[in-house]
Amino acid sequence: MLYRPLPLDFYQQSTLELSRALLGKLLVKETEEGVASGWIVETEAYIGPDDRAAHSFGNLRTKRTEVMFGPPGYVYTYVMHTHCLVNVVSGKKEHPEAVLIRAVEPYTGIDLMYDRRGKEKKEQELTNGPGKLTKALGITKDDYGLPCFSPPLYIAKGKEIADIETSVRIGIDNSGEARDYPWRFFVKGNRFVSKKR
DNA sequence: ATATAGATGTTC
DNA sequence: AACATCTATATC
Repeated sequence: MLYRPLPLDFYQQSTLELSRALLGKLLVKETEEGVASGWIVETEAYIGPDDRAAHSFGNLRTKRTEVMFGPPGYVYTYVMHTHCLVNVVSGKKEHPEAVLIRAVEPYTGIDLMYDRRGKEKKEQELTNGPGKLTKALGITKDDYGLPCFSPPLYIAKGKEIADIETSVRIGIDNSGEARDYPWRFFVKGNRFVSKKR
């Protein structure tokens, strides 16, 4: 284990607070190919059951959303159009909330990230989107339900972030009033933050 | 720089 | 059928 995972109590804060607190932290994935990690620079809060954009809206409890109903600090992965997206479960047990990690800044294992994403890419194309970073770090749907406190997938201490920007979330235009909630957080000026579509 | 189409897997 | 996306191509 290369880095020291953050303890359980880090995850015991409100989902909006956690979304901000995760900025600057180090997301680490260890595989047989090696270790890859990146600084988290963009997150989004999903606060079911009242958030139309959340998979757990209306307390919808299925095989897919089950992990969100458990305690905080576990990994919620799911597949979106061939891409895997990664979330950290937040909120108390039986409160289905999560934080989507939308972008990271590559730190260790950058060669490995190029191998996985394609050698000809610009560095910022490696991890500047939720589907891109999972591929770069080697995160898959098989990581569903893993704890964030121990290898192979965990979050470690990072740097202090001076300026946090807020905006509406991306890619949820069909979610009624929830579309306008300012629940996207990102590091101001960081070039690995995802672009609008 | 923006805009659009098409590919694609899983869920309900 | 819907979707918390990405890539390639076209055009300014």
